[in-house]
Amino acid sequence: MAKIGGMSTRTLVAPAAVPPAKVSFKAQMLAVREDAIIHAVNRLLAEKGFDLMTVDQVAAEVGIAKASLYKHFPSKEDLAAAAMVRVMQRAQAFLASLPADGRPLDQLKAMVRWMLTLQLAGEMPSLPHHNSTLRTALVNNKAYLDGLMQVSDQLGGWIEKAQADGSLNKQLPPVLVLYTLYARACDPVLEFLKAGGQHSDEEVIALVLQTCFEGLNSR
Amino acid sequence: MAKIGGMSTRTLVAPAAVPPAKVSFKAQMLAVREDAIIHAVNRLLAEKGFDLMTVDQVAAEVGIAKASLYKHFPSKEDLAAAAMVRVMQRAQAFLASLPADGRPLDQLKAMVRWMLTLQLAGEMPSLPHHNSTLRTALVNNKAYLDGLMQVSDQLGGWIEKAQADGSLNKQLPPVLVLYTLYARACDPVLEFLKAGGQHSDEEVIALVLQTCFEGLNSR
DNA sequence: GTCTATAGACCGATAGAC
DNA sequence: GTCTATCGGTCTATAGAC
Repeated sequence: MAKIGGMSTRTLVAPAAVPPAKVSFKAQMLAVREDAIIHAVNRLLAEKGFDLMTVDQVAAEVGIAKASLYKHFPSKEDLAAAAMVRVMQRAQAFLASLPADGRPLDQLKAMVRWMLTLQLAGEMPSLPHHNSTLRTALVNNKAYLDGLMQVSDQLGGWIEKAQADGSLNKQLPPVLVLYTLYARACDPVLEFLKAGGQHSDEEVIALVLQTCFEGLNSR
Repeated sequence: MAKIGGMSTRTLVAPAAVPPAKVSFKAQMLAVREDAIIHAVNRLLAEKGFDLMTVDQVAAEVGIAKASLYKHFPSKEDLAAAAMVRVMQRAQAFLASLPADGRPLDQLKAMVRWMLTLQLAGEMPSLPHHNSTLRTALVNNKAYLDGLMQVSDQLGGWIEKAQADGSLNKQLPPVLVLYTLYARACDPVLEFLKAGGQHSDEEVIALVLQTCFEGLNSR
């Protein structure tokens, strides 16, 4: 929330004649550091998950003192929430970058491919679905919920269009399709397949994409 | 391994004329309590996962002192491992109960259905895939590995047969199919769909089974 | 000289172990 | 029922910018 305020201030000030150079410098320092913190949290969250990630590890990875972390974020939950918000922003940016005239099914596939790529890159935060404190923190985080909602609306629209044009199975409830796509973001198959060492990242993604949309049966 | 020995012993003794009553009684007491412990661990593991499950909760659920737990299992990891071994035994028992003359694809579907049912019943232990201590405990547990291996062999055989008879996509690496089936055991789609309250358990299972084998695309 | 941010010690609670 | 380790969170003394 403070982040959003700071960003919009800088955005508004930038095009002007740069009168208050001093305040902007300090703010930039803070923003850069917050960026580094969120990046570290994102990575650790993807590597070890929320429970096994310690605040000390975050501080060590960023290279700052733990107390300095608490100048930016009031709790471990807020750290994780900030990382989730960042991921949502990246997702929204990716969706916005897709050609608007693409076939709905292709848009959905592109989104799943993006999630799989993120996961293989070790940048998909894994939220152990059992954690009350983190869950409540996320539920109370407007920025996260708004992002999730917007992404879901976008995907939901494509799902309905794809069912209408006959490329997606009309029998399936749209919400089932949505959940099934989201589930690819934490699909353990990726990790297993990668550990096997028999396939390149690109092959792994192609295989999982295929099983997701085509299923296991032969056609 | 000790557990398997114990079970087979009891199984063998039961139909006989019960000659050694005394030693069997004490052993039965221990076995019954161990059974209750494993059942509680299994349930808690499914409900909260390994990290959020505390040994005190296990003791409370069983209704015994925490110290008594450590008479049976040397550590929290061993508790979880015992529960996993039990699940593998149940899986093996289920596989053995399937008609031997079924179509390979039907056998695979039956197994997935069993895993989905177990998960919906809150009896599928969820192993947060990020946990080194639990991972090493399982890797070093022969009973677990043996069970996992035997189940995988069984499923692997059916996969190859199903690909040979044309019911499963021949293009997919068998190991991808195996992992994809295993992944249904911890599929978050089940939980989401159930939380939506729009579908009965049986419908949820049918839907997930369909997306797994038929995919999302229309045919 | 003042003021902020940092580093690192420190505290309290929790949970595993015995 | 006690002991100890770990971890989230806080406090204080210091260094450096202005």
